[in-house]
Amino acid sequence: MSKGKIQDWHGCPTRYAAGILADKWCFLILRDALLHGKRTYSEFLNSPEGVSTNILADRLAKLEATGMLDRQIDPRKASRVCYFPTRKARDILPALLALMVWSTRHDQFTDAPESFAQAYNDDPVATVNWYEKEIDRVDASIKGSE
Amino acid sequence: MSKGKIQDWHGCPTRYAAGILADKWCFLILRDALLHGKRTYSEFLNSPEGVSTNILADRLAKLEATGMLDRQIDPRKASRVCYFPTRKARDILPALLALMVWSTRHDQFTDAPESFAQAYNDDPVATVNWYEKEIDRVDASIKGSE
DNA sequence: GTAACCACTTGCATATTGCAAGTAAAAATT
DNA sequence: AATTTTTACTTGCAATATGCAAGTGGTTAC
Repeated sequence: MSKGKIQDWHGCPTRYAAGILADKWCFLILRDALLHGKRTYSEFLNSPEGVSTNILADRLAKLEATGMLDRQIDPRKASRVCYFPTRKARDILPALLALMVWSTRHDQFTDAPESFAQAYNDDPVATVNWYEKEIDRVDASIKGSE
Repeated sequence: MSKGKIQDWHGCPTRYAAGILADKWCFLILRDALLHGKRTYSEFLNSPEGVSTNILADRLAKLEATGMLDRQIDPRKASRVCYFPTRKARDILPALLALMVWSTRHDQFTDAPESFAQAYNDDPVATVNWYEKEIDRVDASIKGSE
């Protein structure tokens, strides 16, 4: 179980988003789940930012409690756990991609190619759909072999 | 001066955004500056979330250091300080509004009217421009009377 | 049957936060 | 001119959260 209380800031839309997303580790876990196809505890743990094990467990529990991740035993291997991004989590893709466009503009050392921002600005819906399909593919490849 | 180190996570665009935005108080200060026309220390302090004075001072310093806010003595009253949102801060408006749309969809107790999400989805550029003009008006009304 | 894998939990030192009180400069009031 | 008020902070300290290292308990591979 999670140590700290879950931020439950309803009402104001910015505050509600802040309650769920304005945490460094939650933010990066969602990046890994939505953009990099990560699903298991050890995949999240191996991200280059180096989260520690207790914090990762805490944040996964929080993201599950706020309805962003769906925790399930891996059907292929019962000692493994998968955290699938929910519809609610997928729905932040437009905002997440918009933030990434912002970063490519304002971080002079950004890794993102110029083409990324251009593609998103040209057709944001198509870009979101591309990521959604990637998520579908990853999830199907896990759940399919039930 | 700020106690903690400034997060300086360049490279990955999500991580860069997280380094600046993934903090509850920074997030809410930017909301107040970009959406509610707040500029002074005491205006930010009086937000309903109730930030404490030392944290507010720390976050204002961080947002200044990361180029999000421009600290200036109020030309109308030298005992007062104004924090103006920079171009870099204004540029997160599309992402911020997209997050708010997400909140109106997923927070069942949201304060935002249905029309907000609809207006943003119909014409995001026009919505961003509307907020930009509001910011211009506030800043001009302070700087104009120099 | 044993070793390795995987998802955590626990204990403890350190860092951050929140609260209350205090300070210092400028502005308004008397 | 002296005093009070406004404004933007700073300081000290208790409570909370984080980060690290080590440990635990099922599952799976060999």
